[in-house]
Amino acid sequence: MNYWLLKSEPSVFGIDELAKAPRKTTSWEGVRNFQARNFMRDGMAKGDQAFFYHSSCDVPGVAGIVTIVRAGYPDGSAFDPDSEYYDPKCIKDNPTWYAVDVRLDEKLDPAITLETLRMHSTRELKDLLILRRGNRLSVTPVTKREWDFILSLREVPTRVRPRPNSVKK
DNA sequence: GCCAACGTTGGC
DNA sequence: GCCAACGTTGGC
Repeated sequence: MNYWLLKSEPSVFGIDELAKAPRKTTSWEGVRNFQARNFMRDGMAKGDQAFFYHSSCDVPGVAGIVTIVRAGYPDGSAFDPDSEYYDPKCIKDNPTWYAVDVRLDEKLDPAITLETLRMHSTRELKDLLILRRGNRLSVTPVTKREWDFILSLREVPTRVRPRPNSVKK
């Protein structure tokens, strides 16, 4: 069982769209970077879990948790001339690009923000790839240690406490 | 194989 | 909108 982080721009596809998708499942397609492709094709297995990360938005951060429900398979959008992800160089019997299917397990509300992650960038999360300067990879591995630590940063819903001056005499 | 030019990403 | 960082492309 491995852990990953998947980046998406919410203006293109965000956590709320995944939540509304049939069976809360979508095809994670359109990845056009070889290193990311290799992770999807060779690294991801059914049952792996991933953080759904929102990038290029008001509050970048981990917005949810997903499970890989289908391991890497050829990305059909690469062969579709009508798709914005169409890659004319792609040859059908030797696919260049791969997709996986992901299912939403849980939306994190509030999200674990990039700002929060950065607070730990010199210690627990010093090797987290997303925090590395200039990192643009949209699919990155996360260690179990990092995974567990990031989940521990979740905000516990705050209870409404009775204020002292509202205590009955 | 080198590397300059170019396009894209993503935080700010 | 800016800009640093990076990947890709193509000429040589």
